[in-house]
Amino acid sequence: MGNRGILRLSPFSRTCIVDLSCKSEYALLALIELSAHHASGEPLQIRQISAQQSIPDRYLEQLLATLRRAGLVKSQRGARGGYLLVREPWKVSLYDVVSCIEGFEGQPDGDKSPATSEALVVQGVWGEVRQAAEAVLQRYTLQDLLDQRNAKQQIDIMYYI
Amino acid sequence: MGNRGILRLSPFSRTCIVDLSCKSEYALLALIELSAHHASGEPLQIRQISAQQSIPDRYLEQLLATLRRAGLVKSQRGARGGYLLVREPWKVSLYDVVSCIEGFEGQPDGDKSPATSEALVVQGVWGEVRQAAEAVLQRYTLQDLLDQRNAKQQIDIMYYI
DNA sequence: AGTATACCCCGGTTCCCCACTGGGGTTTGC
DNA sequence: GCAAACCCCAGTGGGGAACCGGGGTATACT
Repeated sequence: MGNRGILRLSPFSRTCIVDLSCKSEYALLALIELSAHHASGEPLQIRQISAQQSIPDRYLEQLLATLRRAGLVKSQRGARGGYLLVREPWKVSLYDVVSCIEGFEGQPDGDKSPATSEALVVQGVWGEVRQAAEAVLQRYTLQDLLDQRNAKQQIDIMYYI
Repeated sequence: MGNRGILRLSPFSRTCIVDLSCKSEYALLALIELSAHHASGEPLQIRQISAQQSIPDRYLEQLLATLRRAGLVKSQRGARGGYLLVREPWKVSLYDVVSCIEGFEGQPDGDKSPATSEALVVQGVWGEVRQAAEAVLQRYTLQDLLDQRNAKQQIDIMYYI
């Protein structure tokens, strides 16, 4: 999350091994907002999301453009425009979102000298690490996050009473 | 892995979500070499490891210093010096190695404005992602990598015949 | 005692990418 | 015609990754 002389939103965003980038976090936050708004059928605007989630609006614009190009959201230009989810929240896995935002690196370089057998072993294990991480992301959808968000807010309301 | 106009050692080193950094890969490769050498009780030198695994020796020196300070390896200075594992290979998990190399980020910032409930939900899920990845790393030791390396070399020998 | 070896420490470089920010064009609704 | 709101492109500053270099110190050997 943002490290540039501003308060971090997440104390966990930079820990060992598996980092949650600002991009991914902002994208998930934005999509939770879009999920909450999905039933209304009305577009949600960048400035609404950025205000609600403390995300820089111009940066969010870039992230939403990426999501739009990947078909996860669609946009409505012009006055009263904004963004909407393309699919229902329960049909969008976190893996869909994060892999879209983080992107894929290029294919193996054909002219590369062969790796040592140790390097192949390390890569094999790292493949398992990646698969384990991706399995968790594939298990959850935006709906799950929305449900957890709603449950948490319910508890907050009860504590407030 | 090294990206600077040189051939990458690993085509998988920069894929989405869970990246294997050069640091971690080099450290694991070096420790596999130290594991293979462990039974001899003799130190292994930086230039031997760097030659075998195509790792820049000055960079490897830094990584080994980190490992030494963390107590995973010990060094012998002077002529015929080098590095040795402190513990047996089957007692060193990959998690030990990678968390040492990648390090921990600082503690939560006390004066941070509280995160939104959505942010807390996202962080919760990412915690599960991290735990899943770390569980895989905790499951394997250097001995496992060495065994896989040996098995692979055995197959390569058979194919060569 | 001298010398070579090999680790130890500190500092530096280059490049890339992250996390933004800005300007202006185009579409849409009123 | 105008304001709202998305669209596209470019740019910036800082930090860190992936290195490299110089010189000090401990150790083994002759």
